[in-house]
Amino acid sequence: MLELNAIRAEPERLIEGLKKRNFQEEELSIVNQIIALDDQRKSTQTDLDQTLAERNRLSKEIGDLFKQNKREEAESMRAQVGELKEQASEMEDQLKNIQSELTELLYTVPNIPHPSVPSGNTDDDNEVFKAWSGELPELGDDAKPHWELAKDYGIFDLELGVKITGAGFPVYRGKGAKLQRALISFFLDEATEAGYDEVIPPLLVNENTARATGQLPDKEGQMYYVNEDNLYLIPTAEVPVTNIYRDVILEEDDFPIKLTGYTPCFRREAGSYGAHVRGLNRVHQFDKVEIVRIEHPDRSYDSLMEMLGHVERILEKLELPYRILRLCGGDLGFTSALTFDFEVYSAAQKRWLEVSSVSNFETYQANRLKLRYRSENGNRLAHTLNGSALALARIVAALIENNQTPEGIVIPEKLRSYTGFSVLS
RNA sequence: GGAGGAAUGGCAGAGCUGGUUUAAUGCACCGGUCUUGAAAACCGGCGUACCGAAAGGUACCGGGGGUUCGAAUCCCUCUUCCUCCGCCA
Repeated sequence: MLELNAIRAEPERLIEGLKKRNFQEEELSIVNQIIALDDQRKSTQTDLDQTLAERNRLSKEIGDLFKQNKREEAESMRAQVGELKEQASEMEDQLKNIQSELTELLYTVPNIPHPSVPSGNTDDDNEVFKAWSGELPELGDDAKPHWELAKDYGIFDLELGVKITGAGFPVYRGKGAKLQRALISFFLDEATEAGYDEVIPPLLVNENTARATGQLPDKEGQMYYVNEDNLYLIPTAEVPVTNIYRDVILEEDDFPIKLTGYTPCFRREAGSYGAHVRGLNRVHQFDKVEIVRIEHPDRSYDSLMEMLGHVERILEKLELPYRILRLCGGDLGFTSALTFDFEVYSAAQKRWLEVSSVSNFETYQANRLKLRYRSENGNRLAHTLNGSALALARIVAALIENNQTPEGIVIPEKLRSYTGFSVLS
C-alpha cells in the first residue's frame, strides 16, 4: 500500500495517478477521506499519549507514597487514575477503529503509475515498447496448434489431468516432461549466471505473506485456499520469495538483492473458459522461474531495464519471436507502478502469448512488507521488482508450434544440452 | 498425536518473590583519543514505530486478551522452538 506520508505530501500526484487508472471523478474523494481520517488519527493519538503519560506519572507517585506508608493519599490518587484509565481505554478503542478504517481505505488504493505509463482502458491501449523486427514465421495451412501436436507426440495430456484433478491441470509425459525439466534448468542457469541467488521456497503461504505482496485482499479469488490450515497455494514464486525480506532492515550496500526461484504456480482463473484458453494457453497449474530484486529507490528503474534485457536474452536463445508491451493504466496490476509484458508469437494459433511480466512496485509492496534500509535520513522503504524468466506453459506452446516439422519438433540449439535430444518425435 | 521446558534489543544473556528497567552486562558495530599504521586500552554512540518545529512524550521484552494505581515480571489463550515418547517417510 502507499505510504501515508507520501499521500499527504503530494495528494495531486496520487489523484493524477488514479485518473490514469480510470478512477471516476467521485471515486477520487477517497484521497481527501484518507487525509481527513489520518488527521483524526493524529489528534486521537496525541490525546491518548498525553493521558497515558499522566497515568504513568501518577502511578509512579502512588508507588512512592506506598513506600512512605502514606496510604490515605495513595488511595485518593487511585481514584484519579481510575478515571484516566477509562478515558484512555475509550481513546484506545477509538484509535483502533480509526486505524482499521484507514488501513481498509489504503488497501483500496492502487499504486501510482509511473509517468511513462500510457493512459487507456484495456490491453488494446498497451504501448508496443519494442516490436518484433524480424519476420513472423509462416507455417502454412496444415500447421497444427500445440494441443494437437501434444497428442501426436505425447507431450502432455489434459484429459488425463481432468481424470486426476480437473480441467487445466496438464500431465506432461515422456519427452514432454523432459522438455519441461530442461526449460526449468535452462532458465535457472541463465538467472544464476546473471547473478541471481537461487531459492526453493514453500509452495503454500500464510495470510501475512499473501497480504504483504498484495495478493490479499485484492486477488483473494485467484488463489487456491487450504481451509483447514488457513494457507494459500502460491500463484507465483514472487509471493514467498519477496517475503524472505519481510520485516527486514537492510544496509545501503546490501543492494541489489537478486533472487531467483522455480516453483509451480497455482491459479484458479475462475470463470475463464473458451477457445482462447485452449491447451496450455491458460492452465491452473504451470511452472515458472521468477526473478526478484530488491533495490535502492534511486536505482530501481535501471534494474527494471536490466531485467528486461535478461528476459530478452533468454527469448533470443530460444529463437522465439517476441515483443515487449508497456502496460497502460487500465491494464496495469494493482500493486505495480510500471509493468512490461513479454509476448511470444505462437505461429499455429497466429497469436501473441504473454510469457513474462516484469514490474517495478516501488515502495508499494515494501510498505506492507516493512522492508527498509538505513539511510542518512533515517530508515526508508526499499523498492521491490520482479519478473517471470520465464513462465513455462506458454513457452512450450509457442516452442512446439513454431518448430514443428514433418520429422518432429526441432529443439532450439541452446536447449539441446538440457533435453538430451534435438528433435522431439 | 502425548508429556515437559522455553520464547527478552544484530548475537549472547540478566531481570521473571510486580514500582530508580524509558531492559543490566558482554560481544559485534560506528565515532574519537593514543599510534608511523594497526591491534590493545580508554572515552562516547549504538533497536523499531507513532505524535511533536523542538524539548519531550507514547507504544513495543513471540502474537492476542485479562488482573492491577502500576506488568518483561501474575493469569488466560494462540503460535513457534527445544527435550522425551509414539507414528512415519
